[in-house]
Amino acid sequence: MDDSKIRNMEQFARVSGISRPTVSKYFNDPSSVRPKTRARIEEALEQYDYRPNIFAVNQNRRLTKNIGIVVPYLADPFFAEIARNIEQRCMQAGFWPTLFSAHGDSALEVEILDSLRSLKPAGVLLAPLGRASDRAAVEKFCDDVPTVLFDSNIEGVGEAFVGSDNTQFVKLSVEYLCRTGQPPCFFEMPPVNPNANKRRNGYIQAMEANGFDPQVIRVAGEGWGFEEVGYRGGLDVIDRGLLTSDTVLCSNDRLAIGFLAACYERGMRVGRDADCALRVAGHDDHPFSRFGCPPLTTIAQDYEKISERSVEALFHLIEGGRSAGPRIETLFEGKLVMRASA
Amino acid sequence: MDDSKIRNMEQFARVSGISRPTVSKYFNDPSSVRPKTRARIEEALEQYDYRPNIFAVNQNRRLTKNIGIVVPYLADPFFAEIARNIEQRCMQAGFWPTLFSAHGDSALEVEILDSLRSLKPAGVLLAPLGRASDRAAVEKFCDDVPTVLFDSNIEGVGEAFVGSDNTQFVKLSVEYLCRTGQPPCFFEMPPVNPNANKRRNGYIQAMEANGFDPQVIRVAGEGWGFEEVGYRGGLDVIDRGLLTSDTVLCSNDRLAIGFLAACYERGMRVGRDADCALRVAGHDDHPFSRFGCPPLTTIAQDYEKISERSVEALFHLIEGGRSAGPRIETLFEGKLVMRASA
DNA sequence: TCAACTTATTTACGCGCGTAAAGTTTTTAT
DNA sequence: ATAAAAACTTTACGCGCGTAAATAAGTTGA
Repeated sequence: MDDSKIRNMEQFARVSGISRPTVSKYFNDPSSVRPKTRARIEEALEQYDYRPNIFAVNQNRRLTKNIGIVVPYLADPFFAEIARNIEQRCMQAGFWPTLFSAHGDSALEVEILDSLRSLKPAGVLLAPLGRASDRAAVEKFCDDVPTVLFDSNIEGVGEAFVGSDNTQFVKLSVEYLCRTGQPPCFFEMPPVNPNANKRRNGYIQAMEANGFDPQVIRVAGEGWGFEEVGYRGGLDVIDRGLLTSDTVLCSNDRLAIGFLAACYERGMRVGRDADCALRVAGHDDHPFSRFGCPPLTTIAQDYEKISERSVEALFHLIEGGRSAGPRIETLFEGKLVMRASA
Repeated sequence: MDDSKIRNMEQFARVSGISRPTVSKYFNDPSSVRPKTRARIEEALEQYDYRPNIFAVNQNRRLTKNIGIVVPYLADPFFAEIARNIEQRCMQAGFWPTLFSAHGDSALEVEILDSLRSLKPAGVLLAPLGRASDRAAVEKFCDDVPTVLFDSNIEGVGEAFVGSDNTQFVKLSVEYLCRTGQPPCFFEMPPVNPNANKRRNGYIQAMEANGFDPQVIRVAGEGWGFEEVGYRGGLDVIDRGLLTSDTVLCSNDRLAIGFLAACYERGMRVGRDADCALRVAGHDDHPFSRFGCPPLTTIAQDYEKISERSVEALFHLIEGGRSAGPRIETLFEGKLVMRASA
């Protein structure tokens, strides 16, 4: 290992006995050089462990190998998980993913998109804040940079969207709950994104389709501290006797976890058993839902498929040079996960 | 806004009426040019909105303005929160933070450090995996790049360490629990890092100091799915009657949340009330601990101070050119957060 | 074996900016 | 007002690599 001497591609080309342009070609695509040549380079690579200067590379390429991943709120393990998944897929494909979180702040989201621009990314995977997003800014960004939206849709923005079929989610949960007990009321907060709206509307549809009267309970609350909102709102509706059913379907699991905490505090036992006062269900199959008290019945998002499809869509976009035709929306169905809470 | 014309600093310098070297100087430090000059540049900046090419800048600077932030497991909201905190402080100071997660995998941790090296970062804030970390690799990295360790210490590695005084944490919790009921047994899993060891040892010390017999219950389990370990281990120790006290002090909150789920499943009511079978407490004041059933009594880490001090230490290191003297370890004390669980 | 390809080499330029040196202008201090 | 100091301009080079064009060498197939 005579390393620490090689300072640039010039020197590395010399010690490997190959010309610099060919070495450069190799690093852009190892399979683009003759096997014999490739072997010589890789041999030298083991001896000297040289790596091209990433800044020089990125400066000269018209398109970098960077991929931006933007999520609205990283302290939500759902996004952490899906980001991890996406990250790994990008790395495997030889890209350089960089993760950003808007931390629930739309100004920061815009800032991130601005920074991202100067990274000249080959593409971006963006889960927008949703309602709070600066639509114009996001739209303009998507015009400049190949972008796939995921999780939360913005109509017409980005080259593709990958997410869940929220209407189906709620249909599934409503039907299950109606089949097994009292028809549920729907517990929500002011919607942060279109998903929340689709869930509420889906609830209303599904209830009517089953011949029941929909009951939407909206509690006050802002931001991304959903558990807190669910907890406070839960206490409030319980204390004021606002629950119109003994079955509560929450818009999402985080809200449900907060609601469960409220139930616990008020001594209302939750579950399917005879001695239980309430049934509670949510949507998403959040990483922590399994450890709720009781474990939360929910509709599971397909993390794997969403991340897989998002990355696929982006790669397709990158290769296809953007002319990949019309905007495609891919929605995955959820699966019922029956646990003790409902 | 005649933007979209300016393609480099040369052109921007021309339209602003200032020479390029001076403009360059401005971007490196706006206060390094005469106020009048600065005003002219900033005036042009508003009209043309030009930004220096980040790759060209980083290529030519010996030290970039990049800062790497590495955490062991981003799906843990504790790390998500502290990363957010650190990120913002770095940005405010004009640096370019990039967040990485080892996702509990030591091979990935090493990979990250390797990638980080080629980013030529001005400094790195590293929360190591702990016991699983490749000590040699981390040590070598710290030799090359100014690094501040946080959360989990590796003796002698890095220029500084910032974390919590885990011994004090446990002393606090043990004393509280002893004062208010039965002395606790200690519920832990195989330690992933030195913090876990310090907590167990701290527990033993504190119990002995109070004249009680320490009882450590270690359950099997690996990886960073602590809730799962706590849940399974909890079921196991409950079913086998291994609990030596009606008060269970968990090594950390995530473990405790899993344990609470096990208690719930076994119908053991947790809390301080007369009808409760168990008291349970944890450490960290994890973001979700407030929403446990019951809400978890715990010792709160000082997120703010840890991130503040870590960043301070790193900046001091960056400015001081590394010769900042001996390795400093800063430990912050925790505060008792009394909730319903104990 | 020899032409027709394919792949590698040589040479050269450019990317956008940091930075040094020498000369010029402006500011500060006495 | 004047000398000294500070800030700016001009000129020029280098960073490490992508990439193009012309040329040379190697490979393939009939």
